[in-house]
Amino acid sequence: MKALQKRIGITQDTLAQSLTERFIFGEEALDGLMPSTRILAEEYGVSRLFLREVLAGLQRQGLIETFPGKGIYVRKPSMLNAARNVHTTIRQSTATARDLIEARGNLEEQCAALAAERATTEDIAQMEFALKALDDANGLIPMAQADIAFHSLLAKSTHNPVLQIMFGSITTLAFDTMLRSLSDPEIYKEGAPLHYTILKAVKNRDGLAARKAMSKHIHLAEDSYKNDLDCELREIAQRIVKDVLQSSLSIEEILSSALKDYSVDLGQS
Amino acid sequence: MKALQKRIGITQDTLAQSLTERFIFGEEALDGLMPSTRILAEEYGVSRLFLREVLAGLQRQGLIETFPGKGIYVRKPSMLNAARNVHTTIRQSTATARDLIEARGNLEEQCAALAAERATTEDIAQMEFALKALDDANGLIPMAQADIAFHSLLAKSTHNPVLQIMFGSITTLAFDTMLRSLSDPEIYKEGAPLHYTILKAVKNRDGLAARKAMSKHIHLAEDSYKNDLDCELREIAQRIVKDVLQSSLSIEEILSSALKDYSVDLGQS
DNA sequence: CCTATCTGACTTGTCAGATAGGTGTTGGTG
DNA sequence: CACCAACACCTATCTGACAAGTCAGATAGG
Repeated sequence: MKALQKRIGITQDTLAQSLTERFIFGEEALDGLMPSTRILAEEYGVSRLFLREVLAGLQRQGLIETFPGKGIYVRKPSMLNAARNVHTTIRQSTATARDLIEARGNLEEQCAALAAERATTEDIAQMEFALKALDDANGLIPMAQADIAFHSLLAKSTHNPVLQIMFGSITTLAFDTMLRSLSDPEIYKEGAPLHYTILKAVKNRDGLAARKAMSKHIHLAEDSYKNDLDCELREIAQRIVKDVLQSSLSIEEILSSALKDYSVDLGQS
Repeated sequence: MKALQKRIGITQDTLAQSLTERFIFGEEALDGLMPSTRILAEEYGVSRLFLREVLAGLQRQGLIETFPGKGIYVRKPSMLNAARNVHTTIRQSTATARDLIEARGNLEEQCAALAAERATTEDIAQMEFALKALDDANGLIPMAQADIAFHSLLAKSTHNPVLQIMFGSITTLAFDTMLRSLSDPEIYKEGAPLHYTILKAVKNRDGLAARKAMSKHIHLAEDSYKNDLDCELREIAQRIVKDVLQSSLSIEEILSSALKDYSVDLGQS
């Protein structure tokens, strides 16, 4: 009987929502440490196991982090968390490389234009650093890491969190396409100088030039795809995992370390 | 000892990834029914509880759905799932209404332009239906439902899954702003005809006109915000929940039912 | 008095076993 | 043939327990 009342009254979703509202958005999130599972379970009148499953959901969402022996901590927002679901949904859909490039092109053009208006000197210095690293990089993965870092820094330079998060949500997939573009030396030689054109336009506060250079850059990547342009992203993602990185590292980890190395904190500013 | 082996060998994340790769993307997802928890737990050499927590994570991610007495079913991709994490991340950030409108404007302009190129007669019929419903609607919520449906149908008409999912990922927040815009009768009277201007441009296959009309429409919404333009979205979201819907229904449910009513299946086409 | 160590009270992580309640099938009865 | 009851599955959840990590404070030794 008791169990029935609970199931009707408190579902996992409602509890998750309640906890989120309270500790993620509410005021009790300030110190970042949540009460222990025993206390929370008693407070909401559910068993510790039930609560644990809800917490597992929040953890998978990237909202909290648990440490054995210490407690449950509220996690700072990260756009890679936002990315995960979008990435999965896109991979489940019938989206092709063409679809991705089309969407990404428009978004990045806007980012470039706005970055030209708003980039700080520090933003520009970071982008210069990333481009230098891209020139010096050896190997496909370090190159792709520097490349994605530059584009992410451009998004960061808009100082618009929504744009940053939207860009972040397709970063993983964009990374896949970069691994592919960079593996073609001819395409790379043609596309690399455009990075500097973009940066120069940003320095000159010339939004239109930045937008145009970005447009050219993206559509160059489009050309490199050739026949695979209408290949579904799910296939490309699978192929990348098999061919490029036989390593134990996942795409997500490689990306995450790149963004950390180049100190891109999307969604935090 | 056994427990130790498990903890080292299989973490929740690796198991989640393995299950996703197998049942969401793999071939075993075809029928959509997963093996029972007992079988899966035995297969991976973990306890049922451990498996359940992983499944709770996948369920919260919207990848699976469990039915007591029936089993675990793979869920079709829905862009509202993709939306949840993005929505949460944006609400955690310092994003303001201005940031959202800026990002949304650019995205929707692209959608309008592409819809003009690609909308089918069925797409157009659906949009007409939504606009008619918007005219006839009584009350704030039905109006906002018809409004968001029209914009979603426009995104659907691009026939680009990536754009659809990107638009979907900010739908929840866009819905909040609509609830606000529609509550101002003056703004509504000025903005409503623009819907028809957009649709007309789509019918005429005039991408540029569609883009311009959408731009005007979005920036009109911008004006309606006035002082709240630099108000953080987290505050707006909280206010909406308190003021507009004291009801037990959540924003997510209202949105979801609207998209179902107007048969918007983003990310499925 | 200071420091190093150890104990105990926390924490999360995990498990086995039991019960409740839903769903669909199967076989027997009218 | 139709109906219905028993049964075999399923998920959902709880109880109670134990392992293992962490940290603060007490305690013993220098």
